[in-house]
Amino acid sequence: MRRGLEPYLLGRRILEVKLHAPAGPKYLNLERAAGQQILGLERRGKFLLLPLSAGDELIIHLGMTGRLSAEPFARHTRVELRLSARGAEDAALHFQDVRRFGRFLLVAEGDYSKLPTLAQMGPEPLAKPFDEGGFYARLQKSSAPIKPYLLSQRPVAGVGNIYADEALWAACIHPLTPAKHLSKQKAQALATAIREVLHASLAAQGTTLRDYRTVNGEVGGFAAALQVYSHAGEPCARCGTLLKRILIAGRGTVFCPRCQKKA
DNA sequence: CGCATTTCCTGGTAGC
DNA sequence: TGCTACCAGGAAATGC
Repeated sequence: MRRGLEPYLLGRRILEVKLHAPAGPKYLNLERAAGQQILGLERRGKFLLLPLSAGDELIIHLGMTGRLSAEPFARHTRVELRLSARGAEDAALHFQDVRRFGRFLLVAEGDYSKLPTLAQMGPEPLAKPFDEGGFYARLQKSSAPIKPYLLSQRPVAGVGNIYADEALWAACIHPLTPAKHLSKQKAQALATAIREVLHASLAAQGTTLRDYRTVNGEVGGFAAALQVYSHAGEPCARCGTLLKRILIAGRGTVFCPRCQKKA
C-alpha cells in the first residue's frame, strides 16, 4: 500500500479536508492538514505515516476494512483529501472504512501519545537488521502466550492475526506457549518464519480473504498460499493431522495440534 | 506495570 | 423469501 501510494502522493499539497464521520479519537485534528504539503510516505507496522510541511504528521491505519484510493467510493467514505494537481487534472485521496476500525488523524510529528501501540511498536521485521537476538530478549520478558504477544506489536511490528498463525505454524510453535518459554532456537525459527511469510505475501500483493484490495483495487494472491489460517478442519500440510481452531484473546487461531507443541 | 477482557462496527451468511 | 442472530478482528479502553 505504501509503495503504491508514494509516487501519487509525494509532494502534493493538501488543499481541503472533508470529514464524513464524527470527529473523535479516530479522526483528530484533520482541520490542521489543509495547506500542508506531503513530504513523505512512511510505514511503521500497519500504520502509514505522512510527514507534512508544517511539522505535523498524518497517521492512517486501515483497520480491518479500510481502503485508500484516488477515485471516489460509492459508500462509506470517511475522509476525503483534495490535493494539488500535478498537470491539469485535480487530485484526491479517499478513505473508505466500512467497519470503522480504521484511523485517519493528524498529530505533531513524532507525538504518538494518542497512539500507544505505535509508540511501543517493536522493530520492523523486514528491515536490514531485524535484531533476532533482540527478538529473543523481548520474548524472554513476557509471560503472555506468544500469539497475543505477537498481536500486541511489541516484539515485532506489523504481524496481525493471519501472519501470526502462519508464522507459528511454520516455526512449529503452539500459539499458547508463554513467550518467555521459547528457546533461543525457537525464537530464531519464529523470526525467520515471520520474515518469510511477510516476504511471500508481499510478493503476492497481500492476502485477500474478502475485503483487502491493493491501492489499484486488485485482490492480493496470498490467500491461496495460506497453510493454516481459514483452513480449520483440513489436514496439516506437514503431517496430515486435522487443523484445529480455538479462540485466543478473542481471536480465531488455527494451528496443527500435532506439529505445534507447547515448549 | 503488564496481562486479560471488553468494546467499537457493519456486511455477509447460517439457520429457520 | 425474509427475518434474526451471530461472526470476523486491530487497537484502545477498561479491569484486575
